[in-house]
Amino acid sequence: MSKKLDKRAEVIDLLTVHFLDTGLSDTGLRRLAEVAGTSDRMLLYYFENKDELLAAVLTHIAGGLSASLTQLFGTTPLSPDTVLEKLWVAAKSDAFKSHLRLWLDLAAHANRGDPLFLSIAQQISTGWINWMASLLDVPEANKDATAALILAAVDGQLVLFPGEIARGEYAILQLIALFRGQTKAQAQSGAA
Amino acid sequence: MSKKLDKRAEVIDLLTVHFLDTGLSDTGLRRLAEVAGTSDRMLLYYFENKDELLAAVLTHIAGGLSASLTQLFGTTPLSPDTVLEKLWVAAKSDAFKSHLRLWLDLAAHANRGDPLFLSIAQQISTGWINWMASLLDVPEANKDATAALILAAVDGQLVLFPGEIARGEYAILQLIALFRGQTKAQAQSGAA
DNA sequence: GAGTATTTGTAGCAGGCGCTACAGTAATGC
DNA sequence: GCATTACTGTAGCGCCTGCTACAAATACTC
Repeated sequence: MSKKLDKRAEVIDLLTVHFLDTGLSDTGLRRLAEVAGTSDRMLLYYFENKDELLAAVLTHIAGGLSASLTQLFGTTPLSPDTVLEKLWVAAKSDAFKSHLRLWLDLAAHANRGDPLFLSIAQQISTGWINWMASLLDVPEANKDATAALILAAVDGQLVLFPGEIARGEYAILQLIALFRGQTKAQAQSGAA
Repeated sequence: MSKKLDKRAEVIDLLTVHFLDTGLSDTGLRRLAEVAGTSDRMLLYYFENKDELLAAVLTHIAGGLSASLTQLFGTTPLSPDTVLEKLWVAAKSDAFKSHLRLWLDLAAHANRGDPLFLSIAQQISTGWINWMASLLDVPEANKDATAALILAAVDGQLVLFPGEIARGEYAILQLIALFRGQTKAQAQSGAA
């Protein structure tokens, strides 16, 4: 029984790489088996069916992502413009870009109604918003909204500039400027 | 020869509805034929192959969208907060939501590298940015960036809240507030 | 009305899909 | 050593995919 679970975990690791590389297309059982160095027959031995396999790999990826995000940003509160600036630098990196592309795939599937992907996508989204909200140094009432705005702005670039997210840079800079302008205005009204 | 073209146009119209309803899944030739009231054999008579069919329908949809956008917004320049407010109201409507969901589908396919969808998605994106940039009453240097920011913010809600875009409302309101704050600050510095 | 060009139906190919039945091997407990 | 359990290969099911060969029907030209 333990060999099965070990193999299962190993397969999940191997498929994690593959999913980040190629997204949610190219997920035929025979293809996944090839990538994982096994057979389709075995995949359906380790996992109950294809859906369970997908769910396992995707939640594993989500876990890894939130871990690396926490590592990257720490836990001390930051201003919105700083968070966005840092997030944008990350978003342009290859490792992160893979996650974003996969997330977009997921959102697209979820949006077309697939219940499996819907629940996973929602789970990841709320996790991400909560994480960012807790990181933001803004009034409690604005935390969720600011977090959602920052995340949406970055994700939106992916939709707007398929395959070359970096081209959305000017929009991100614009939002950073808006955040800074707001901070300044608040400081002035506070000083008055 | 003319009957063929007529039929082709009719098929495009029928499939437009279907694509807006169901996105880019459910696009098997036999299924599309059923929706269009014909046979798969005939679809491949009207269109060279499936790719050409998809391209034809998608560009037709894109054309219709930009027409209805122009109708909705007119051509007189508007401030960013007004544009975003109006766009958001539209985005929540059913008709528009269908377009957004389809666009998300398209972006996801494009992001995974499919050349067909990539070129169509890019074409639609730049068209949309250009249209909005020309509509914005902001300094020339900021037009594209502001347009991209507004569009990304709305699209981002679709990614962030799959299936229930309206839940991103607070983030949109936040951005509207930022735009208004900026306008006020500019007015003040202009008055000084 | 004969002859040509356009339009359509029938049937099927080669390949992929998720999944399973069955049989065999290998390891484990007693 | 024997029995039970865990593991894995082979083969194939039924269904779907985009697409095509072939032939029949229909429309159009002269």
